[in-house]
Amino acid sequence: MNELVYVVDDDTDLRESITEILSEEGFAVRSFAGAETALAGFDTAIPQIAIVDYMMPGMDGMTLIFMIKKKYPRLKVIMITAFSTVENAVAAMKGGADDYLPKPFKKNDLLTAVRRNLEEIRFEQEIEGPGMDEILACLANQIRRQILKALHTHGKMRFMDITRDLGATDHTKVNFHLKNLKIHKLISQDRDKLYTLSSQGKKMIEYLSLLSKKLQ
Amino acid sequence: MNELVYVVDDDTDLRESITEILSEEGFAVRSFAGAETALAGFDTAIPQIAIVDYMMPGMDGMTLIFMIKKKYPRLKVIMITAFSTVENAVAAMKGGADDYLPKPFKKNDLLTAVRRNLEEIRFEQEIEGPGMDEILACLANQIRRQILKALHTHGKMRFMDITRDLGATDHTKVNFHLKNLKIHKLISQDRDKLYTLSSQGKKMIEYLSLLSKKLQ
DNA sequence: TGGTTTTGTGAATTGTAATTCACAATATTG
DNA sequence: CAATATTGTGAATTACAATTCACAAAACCA
Repeated sequence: MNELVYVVDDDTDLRESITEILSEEGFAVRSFAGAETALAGFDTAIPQIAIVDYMMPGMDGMTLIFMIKKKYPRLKVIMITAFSTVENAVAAMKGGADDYLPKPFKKNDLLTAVRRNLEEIRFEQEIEGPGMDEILACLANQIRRQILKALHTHGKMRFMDITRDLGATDHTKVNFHLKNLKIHKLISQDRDKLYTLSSQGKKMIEYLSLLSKKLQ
Repeated sequence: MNELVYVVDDDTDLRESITEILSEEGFAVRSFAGAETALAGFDTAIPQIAIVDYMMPGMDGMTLIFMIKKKYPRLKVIMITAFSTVENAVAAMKGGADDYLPKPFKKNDLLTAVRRNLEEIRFEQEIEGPGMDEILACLANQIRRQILKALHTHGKMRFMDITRDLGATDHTKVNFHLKNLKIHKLISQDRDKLYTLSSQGKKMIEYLSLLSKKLQ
């Protein structure tokens, strides 16, 4: 369950040193002496982060990055290189590297870079996550928020109680939104047909309040 | 600008005592000896909270509540009564009271009740507020969230940089969403046409991250 | 039991958001 | 300067959300 990091460098000593540093910190590490074997590795396990040397015999680092990123765009690549110049760094970043570390680097520089990129991955997953769309779309509707609020204040409620509480004229309209909320698991219905907020729904209503406070 | 509280009770001493307690705490207070005069008061100023005695000569407290709530459903009513029983309390709440305070009550009981109901009002306004719809609808879209994220990580960005960052094939599509974000003031554009997160946008992105963590 | 309220479904319609397309003004660059 | 990339606009289309309508099973009640 640990984060998996690939290390791709033809320098065996450096490779082992990096592996040791990362392993110590609890990362799972697989190291490869060349781009080709690294690519082959993707068939068995896909890492969150790849640390790739710029210059390698055979396929070079930039080409490897290109191939990795094409298939796994969310994966973060840290490029390491002995011949570090501004232009080179810029080129690497343009070519798909997410970070850039000139050799030699300190243990801490490496760890910082790895952690920063892992954090970045988490962040991206969070705000891009597939569930987000639906949940937010579900909430982007006043009636549904009103339903949540009513359930929040009154606890368990029956269908028609909710309908009346909202002052809705058409019960099927309310039903539509109730169904929607149910699908997204923000509310639930027990055997007696009583509606209640789910734990997610409770959280949502807290955060809605938080949100509007933030937006003042 | 202070919160306005109505006190409706035929007992002059109690009325004055309540008025004093609330005034000390910074609330604006208007007191009425009867339901009829209280209703007349609504023509000049509408309170956030009404403290209503159960038993009064002329129109009784429950009837007053009914009439107030019919016209101002968001207004909170605290019922106070000397003849307090469970049934009575339940009936009062069913009849539209939002809170119920047996006489005699301590200064603190009163203040707590008032504050709790004010908090409730704020909460309701927050999650029903008109701006909420738009903001949430704006956020209920992956592309727009991706744009926010990109701006968050890269700071100022040009139009085509954003487009490429998202891997979008159609730049007009991105433009559409940029415009949308601009309208809702989550991003802004400076003289050099560079896009940046607005302060609201920054808050939003923090909030989104927070939200998704909580929804795990 | 028979009428009424509650709770619900599914199809048709309306309304709104999102996408695509055709086009263009404004930088930027060689 | 000419060519190209950038940054846009507005209309047409498409996709999807929301509402309304007609209908009905189940529960409730007198």
